[in-house]
Amino acid sequence: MAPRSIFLREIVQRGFLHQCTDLDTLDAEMKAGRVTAYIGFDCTADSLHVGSLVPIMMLRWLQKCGHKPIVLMGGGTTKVGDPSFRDEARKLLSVEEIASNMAGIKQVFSQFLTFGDGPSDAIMIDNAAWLDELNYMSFLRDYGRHFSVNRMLGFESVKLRLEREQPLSFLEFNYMILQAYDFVELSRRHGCILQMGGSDQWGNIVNGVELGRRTEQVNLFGLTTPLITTSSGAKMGKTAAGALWLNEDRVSPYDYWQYWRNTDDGDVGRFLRLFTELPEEEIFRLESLKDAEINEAKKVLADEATKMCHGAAAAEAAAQTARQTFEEGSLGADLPSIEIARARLDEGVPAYELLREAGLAASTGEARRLIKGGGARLNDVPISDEARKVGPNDLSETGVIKLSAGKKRHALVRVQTSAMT
RNA sequence: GGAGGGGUGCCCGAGUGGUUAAAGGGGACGGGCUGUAAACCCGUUGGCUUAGCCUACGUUGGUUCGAAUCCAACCCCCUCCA
Repeated sequence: MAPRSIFLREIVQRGFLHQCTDLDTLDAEMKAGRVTAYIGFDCTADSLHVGSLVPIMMLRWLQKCGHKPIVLMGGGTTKVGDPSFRDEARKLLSVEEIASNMAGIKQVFSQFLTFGDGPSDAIMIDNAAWLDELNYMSFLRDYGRHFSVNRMLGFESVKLRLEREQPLSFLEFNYMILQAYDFVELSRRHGCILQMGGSDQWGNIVNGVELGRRTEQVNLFGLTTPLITTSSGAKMGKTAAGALWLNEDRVSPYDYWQYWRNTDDGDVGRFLRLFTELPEEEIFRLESLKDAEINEAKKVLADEATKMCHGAAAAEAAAQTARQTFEEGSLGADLPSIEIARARLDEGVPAYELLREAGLAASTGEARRLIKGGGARLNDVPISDEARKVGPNDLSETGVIKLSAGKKRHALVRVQTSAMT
């Protein structure tokens, strides 16, 4: 039967639900009152990328529906490393790296959730708070006895490793026990009864639910989201430069906007449901647009997603730059830009050098190839001569030079405003 | 500790003395077609002061006119044995 609580109804309709340990009872709990739920995040990088956006949206919906979200930072578990569905161990991170990663991730969350002391305000907790001081002997006796190695070996999440006969260290093997313990600890400390996560976390989550029942006689719930891939089967979030990070200093709002703008046709409806908070009727209308009109839907998707991550002003600026660049053939202020010293420009700078400096090519060799292949443009005119030099004459009336690599990647070059001292 | 197998470019993977910056595939980038989509076709894919030079096949030495390819030592991984 269809869920009756607002939260579950919403996430089911939007396509967030993959598996749940006991949907009906959880539904009743959520209908009856405020539920505290958590999702754990690794501290393996100093930012989160779109892969984490689905869990983040879950927490947002949770908060929006009046429940209480907990963001659990894996300051402790990251010291161990989650082996789930990985074919080899991660390199161990130092305590310092973990701490600085955590700081970066915290910054991301402040965009998406409201933190505070109110009943449905989000809170952030670091599991190092209890994991760091576990006493090995008593932990083994109190909790270790509830885990069956036979069963742990049967989990899908470690099968990959075992089948490929890759080593699974005892350290990593402890990960699922620690995550299970986190859940129990959160239920004790904060009355948390629900753990959510990606489908790859199912095994870890179920372990927590069971550990809660065995040690505390509490009824805990687990719920997972599907792994989101693009319709062409690829994992989401790859850009020319690498992963699509949520931090502004790693991926600019403009690039973020562009990523969503370039969504595959077949993904538009699904992504609108997952990554925006637009109402169903509106999404239905947008995804029904045909042929070139679906571009309108993609713009809405880009606007909404960027707004959520970087704020309304940044989203509008990105949209405007895209409009100017792609629709009006003019220059957008938000395009990546670099500055060049007047004297250098007067002498003439090889185009390949500028392409590299503007970040449109990773090396001058790559820039040269780009020119040879006909993909490089200077002020929208293809550069035909590999040795082409760029000089003052290439400046537009407004004093900028536009460089392009392909049809989508553009950058601006400005003359340095001489810092006279 | 013993025996055997293996470490190649972003990834996978061929290559057992020269014409190998190194087959093939994937990915990525560019061009064409389009709708800043997909699919498809074509091209490119170590660096640089680019008709040349430099660096590269786990590391360090050695043999050779010449090594990713042969030898030695070392490091790391896997399998079996102890």
